[in-house]
Amino acid sequence: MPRQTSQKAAKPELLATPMENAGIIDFEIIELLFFAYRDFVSDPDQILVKSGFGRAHHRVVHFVNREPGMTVADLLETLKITKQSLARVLKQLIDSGYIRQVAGPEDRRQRKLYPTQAGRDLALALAEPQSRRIERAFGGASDATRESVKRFLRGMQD
Amino acid sequence: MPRQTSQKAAKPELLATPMENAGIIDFEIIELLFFAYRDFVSDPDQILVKSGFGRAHHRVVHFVNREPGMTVADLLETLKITKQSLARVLKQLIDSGYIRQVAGPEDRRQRKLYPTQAGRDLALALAEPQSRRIERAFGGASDATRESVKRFLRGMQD
DNA sequence: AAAAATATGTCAGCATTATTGACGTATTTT
DNA sequence: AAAATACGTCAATAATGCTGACATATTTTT
Repeated sequence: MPRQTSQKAAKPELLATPMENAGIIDFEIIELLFFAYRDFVSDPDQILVKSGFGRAHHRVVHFVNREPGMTVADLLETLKITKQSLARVLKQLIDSGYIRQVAGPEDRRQRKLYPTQAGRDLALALAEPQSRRIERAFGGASDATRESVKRFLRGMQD
Repeated sequence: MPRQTSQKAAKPELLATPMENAGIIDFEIIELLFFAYRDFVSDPDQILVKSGFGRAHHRVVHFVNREPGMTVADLLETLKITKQSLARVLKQLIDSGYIRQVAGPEDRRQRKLYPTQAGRDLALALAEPQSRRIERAFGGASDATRESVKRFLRGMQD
């Protein structure tokens, strides 16, 4: 008596049934998050190839614009990457004139980061299609619904 | 008369004000998505380093488990990566005994992909902490709220 | 049956983003 | 004066992605 009811059973331990864990694990949301994020970053990615930048540059230019005067340490903490990973992209953004460094007025060891006008423009251009996508995803949802989504996303963080 | 009201104005075009676009662009959700996804993938990442695999392996083993019998072409369409990018990780997963290939019964050019028991176990182990995180993020939300979140995430896709 | 199309595998080379660990300099704190 | 901190930099490496070309087996079209 075969242990598998499949038609072939060529190799004994092949699983032909979808993983569906009886509702214990929420595969649906796991996949929705994957697809949502995959397409969410695809918009800026397309813009960035034209400037020769990548996703890492996007993140840096975004957060520096959101919080001008943040330090290199702040940025490392926000992005959760290593100093060396940041160094390259930050240098390129500085060399290209999108970001400038200013020695901290109180602690001169710090390098406070500020966007130039070009940096601001770039950050806005990258955020625009993402924002349109978000608006489309809400599709006229109520403020309460929007709050629910935000609460969920906040809860996903460590 | 200086064009900027900042204290230093060392370099004229430094922007010291946070990018806040008067509500035209939804920076908050943009950032929430970044942070949520960053932490969402960190759980499986930690597990994967032990097996010597990475995020790409996770995606492959996940989708093959969710839809056993899917072809290589299906997987490329789902992941939206190139054949060569997939080839490496898929080969490693096959060599390590997590996934097996079976020639398509109707179209023998196809390679249908199936998880082994080890592959199923791995996919479940990776999904578990993500599922727990999702449950925590919902924090006892109603079914209606859960549906709103799903609708939002679905709407984020192309 | 021959030609074209398809599904997959593979080769070679390259880019981006990430890692670790070490070390140097300037500056601040102890 | 010594220790700690913030930052920059060097060297080496890994994971994941890309392009373009080409080979094989198989199926579909002509």
